[in-house]
Amino acid sequence: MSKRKRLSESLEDYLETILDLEHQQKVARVKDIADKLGVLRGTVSGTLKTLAEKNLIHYEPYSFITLTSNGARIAKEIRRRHKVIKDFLQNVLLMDDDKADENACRMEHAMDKEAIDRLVQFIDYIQYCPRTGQDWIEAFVNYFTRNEHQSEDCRQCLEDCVTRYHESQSLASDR
Amino acid sequence: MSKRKRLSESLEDYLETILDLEHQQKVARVKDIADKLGVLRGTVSGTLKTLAEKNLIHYEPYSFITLTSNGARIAKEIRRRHKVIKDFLQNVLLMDDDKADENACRMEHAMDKEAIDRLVQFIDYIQYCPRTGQDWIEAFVNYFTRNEHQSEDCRQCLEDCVTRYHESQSLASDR
DNA sequence: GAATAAAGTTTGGTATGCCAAACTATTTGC
DNA sequence: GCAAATAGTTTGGCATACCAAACTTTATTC
Repeated sequence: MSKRKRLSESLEDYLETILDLEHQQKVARVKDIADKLGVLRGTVSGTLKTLAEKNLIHYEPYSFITLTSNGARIAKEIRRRHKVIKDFLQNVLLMDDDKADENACRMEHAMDKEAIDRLVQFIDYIQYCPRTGQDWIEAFVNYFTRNEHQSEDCRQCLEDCVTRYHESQSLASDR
Repeated sequence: MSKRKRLSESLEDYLETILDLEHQQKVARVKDIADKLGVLRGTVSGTLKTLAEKNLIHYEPYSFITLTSNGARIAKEIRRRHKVIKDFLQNVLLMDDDKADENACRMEHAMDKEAIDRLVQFIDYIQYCPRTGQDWIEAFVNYFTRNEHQSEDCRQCLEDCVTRYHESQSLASDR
């Protein structure tokens, strides 16, 4: 059905931006796309023709711009990648919001579906596994802010982890 | 000192390839670079001039090619990124060697130093923290190959983890 | 040490993706 | 409703990064 050929990073960015604008304000305009992507309006006009030729957007000169179903499918996949990567960088690696977003913007074009799917599962695993969970992630900050590490803290941390697990198990069996 | 401007992905790939060839066979030749990068020799000749202008390689027509100290510094940083990312994809996310390498080849140009540094620390943290470690990573495979999950397994897994921790602590205090 | 092969270079061409600026269409504000 | 402002388009040009093919230099082999 849809063309196999991988899109360039640039075209992927255009699709992602158009999807954003559709949701934000119902319709994507050349000026808004240009502003979001930091390029001139003339550049956008040219690129929109390319996207229309590839049947990724509906576009007539001076008309509003909307994604085709195929364009929307791709745009949503890129957006999903962006979200997954940013979530990992921000909430697991504990990077700043801005830095996480900048890196995600580039990484979203570099990681394939398999890598993203595996990353999703890994983030789930951290949350789900009784040995890790949110408090384990939060303790990561201790690891890279301090140089030395207290083994007494580790003993306590592990004990708390076990306690919480037993509590959650008895809660589950109460129902 | 060295130019601030970020290199293109292509130029980064050339530097990385030249570093590889220097180690593999002492000297990088146009043909070898072309073969490794999958481009024609003519393309390589042109790009080498660009790299020489940027003082990243030593290059005279028909001569052998070597990295300058600045070129080597950059090439090693790219190689480091590649290794870190591949290690994460292969040994934490448990992807195939080939798939991990393909993704790492692209991601190495997308992640900045801060993201890589944080990823290194995170991988260390997994290995170092008594709640995780190698067996925890290995158990991840159970998470994405099965659909359902046995909570009895989790109880046992957590117990084993605690036992191992106490063993390692008493070993440490024996010394 | 010439003929041949292999490696390296050069030139002209293509595609992408951008800018600058002239131009056209549409929207707005009076 | 018309002038001015805004939005959109078109054209020509630039930089990157590649290929194809003619060409030159270096290496190999007899």
